[in-house]
Amino acid sequence: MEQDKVKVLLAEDDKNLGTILKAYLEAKGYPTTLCVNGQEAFDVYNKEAFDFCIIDIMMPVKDGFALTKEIRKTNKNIPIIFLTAKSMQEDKLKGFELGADDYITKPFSMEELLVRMKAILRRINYDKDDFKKKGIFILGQFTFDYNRQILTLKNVEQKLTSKESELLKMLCENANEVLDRSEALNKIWYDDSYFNARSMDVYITKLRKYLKGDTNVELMNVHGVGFKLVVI
Amino acid sequence: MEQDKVKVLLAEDDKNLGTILKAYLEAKGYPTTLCVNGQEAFDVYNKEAFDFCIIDIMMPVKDGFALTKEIRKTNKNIPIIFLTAKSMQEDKLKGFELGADDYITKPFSMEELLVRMKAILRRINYDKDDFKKKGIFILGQFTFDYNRQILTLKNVEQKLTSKESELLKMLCENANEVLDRSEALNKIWYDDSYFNARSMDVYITKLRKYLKGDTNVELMNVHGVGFKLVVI
DNA sequence: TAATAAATGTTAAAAAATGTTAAAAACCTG
DNA sequence: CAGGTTTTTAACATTTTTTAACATTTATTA
Repeated sequence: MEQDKVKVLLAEDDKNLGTILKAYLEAKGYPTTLCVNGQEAFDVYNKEAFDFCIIDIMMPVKDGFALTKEIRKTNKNIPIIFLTAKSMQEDKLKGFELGADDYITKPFSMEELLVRMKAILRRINYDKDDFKKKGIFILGQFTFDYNRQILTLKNVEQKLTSKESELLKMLCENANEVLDRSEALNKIWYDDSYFNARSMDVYITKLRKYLKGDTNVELMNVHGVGFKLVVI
Repeated sequence: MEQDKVKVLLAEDDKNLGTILKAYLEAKGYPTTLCVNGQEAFDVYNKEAFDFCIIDIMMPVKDGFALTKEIRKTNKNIPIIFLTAKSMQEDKLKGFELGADDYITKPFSMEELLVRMKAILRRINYDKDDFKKKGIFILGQFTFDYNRQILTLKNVEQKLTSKESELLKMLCENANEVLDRSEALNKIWYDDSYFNARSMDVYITKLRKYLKGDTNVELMNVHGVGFKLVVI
């Protein structure tokens, strides 16, 4: 989700339970829209953007399974937890077949619902975080996001070109060590030649300009060998 | 994981149940190593590479919680399902706190265990290949159905043309990696020529327009090489 | 150490690649 | 073949990379 808050669509025909759940979830920081049947839920779903569905199976007008099928037609990814009084086995299996993430039988504690939600959200975000972490380098006051090719200093973003990013990444990976000139040339320019070396020098100058906002970061030359990104 | 098979570490002191479960899981295509206590499981875990843990909580020598703590020290990502006879609430909460993905109380059906495993694996994207086979790609908030040539964002469907779909598919298949310009041209335009490259650029612009609804999806150029679909 | 060669620093211009829009051409489909 | 859709071509804008030119620093050696 783009924003920080996870917006929940709650489809539950038991108004009592529904209201309590909504209040609980909102108290926990999840804005929740309560719908009392599947049709209403589907209409709401088509109007607003949600990040999570909690769906009761037994509902009038359109039951939870039917609702889920509709949702899954256009969204294979949104997390769905089924709630149900039934603990019948086939039902459970059917729920998972439709792409549910969890299936909770009533009565359940609200705490349990919450931790199960969190477990799913953690899963969803883990790979993301992992991917992000791999591409993000902290350089003194700077943050360099290799994947987005953005160098940030005090919320000022500087877009970098591909070559600038590739070079800065290699320098970061060898921070406070010498990055061999020929190594960088071979990896980024695919050829260690005189003219490419001169091109690389031009890029070093560019990076130095970008990095001059923090005196604790310095891009030094090691004569005859390569460059060293010194970060104090 | 690198290989196709999901390798399961099963820690269960009830030998009867353990043996049956192992046999069942293996029949379903999950190579399983059975350990009868937490210590043994931890030793095995440190020797082999696993993709999934199923852990009984009540075990001699080292219980399931202690085992999980050890595993989580070095691996925050591996999916863990707890099995237990206890259905005590605090226990459940504790299990999820340790980063469990699910918590199943005995007695349970093996089918249910299996579908719950699958639900987790699907989330992790272990099922990516499965989606791919079906031609469905998840791109941040978008769902792209290659066969139907439809790109969906929050239940808004955008029909794509054949060329748009072909190109987006190749980009998806190389998500977060560089898609070589010439590769795409040869596969989609059957000829890597200047004019086709210009045509491709026009399509890149079109795709960027479609994809601008989610800021976590970005279609970047890698100068002189190709394009990269970055999905965070 | 002074002279020389080699490497690097920096800037600006040139060349190449890409971004974008709109019109033209090709392709369908009834 | 009319009318719509898709793809390509053309035109112009912008960005990225390379090359050239000249300045400065570092290393070598007579």
